[in-house]
Amino acid sequence: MNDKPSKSKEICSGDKPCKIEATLKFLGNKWTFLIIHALMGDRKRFKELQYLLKGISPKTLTERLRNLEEKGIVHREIFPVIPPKVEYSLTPKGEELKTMLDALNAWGKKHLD
Amino acid sequence: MNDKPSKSKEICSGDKPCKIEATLKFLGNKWTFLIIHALMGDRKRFKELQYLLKGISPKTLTERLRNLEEKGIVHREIFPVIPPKVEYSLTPKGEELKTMLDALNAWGKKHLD
DNA sequence: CCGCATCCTAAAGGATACTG
DNA sequence: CAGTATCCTTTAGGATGCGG
Repeated sequence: MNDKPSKSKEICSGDKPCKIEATLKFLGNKWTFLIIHALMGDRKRFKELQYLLKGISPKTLTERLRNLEEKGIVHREIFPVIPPKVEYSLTPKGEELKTMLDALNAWGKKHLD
Repeated sequence: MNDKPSKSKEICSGDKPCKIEATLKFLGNKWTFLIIHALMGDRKRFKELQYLLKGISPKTLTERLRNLEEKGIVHREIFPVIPPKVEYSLTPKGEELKTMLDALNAWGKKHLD
């Protein structure tokens, strides 16, 4: 009789389960969003990313990039030339995070400094 | 002569500086977004939050809430009764993060599991 | 140029017991 | 109930040097 007793364990009310926690867990650390952001629009080389993300260490950058690659958000293309050349770009799945980054940016523009 | 030489240090092209980095720094850790999310819609008591954010330790919860309060995102109201009662709610500034959380949720629903 | 290996630090967060 | 206090574990991330 519709007595589903307010399972307040669920934060999101709605038909589908809330994915916020899962999503944050999926890509939620300091650099991840920034890397995705840096790749919005055009592909970039390792060195460029290192430059754009001022101060990120190569170790961390590699780590994050590999992680994002595994998850199908970033595509890595290797050019077998000397000196080595590798380009990173977003997959469609990655591009779709733009909405969210825009929202974040909009909020920041309105409320920060 | 319009020779502003592609200051590719800036990731965001646009009139205003990009606020993504600043915003993430402002509220970027694991629990912050989840707490804000939990407060969307209605005010909640400490215990409720602890329950909704399964497994968060009281220390961490207090820490995060105080931090969000300082930043004007969360409002804390104390009822001088026994036993103690404290309610947390979002300020308008906090509510405006809904757009971003929705985008995050939408992405998750589409791409996760 | 790309990026791995190694070592190291800082900071977030967890567990638990206790107080007003 | 709403925290505070204490201690401890984990992990993100930095620095740097070497290798393909």
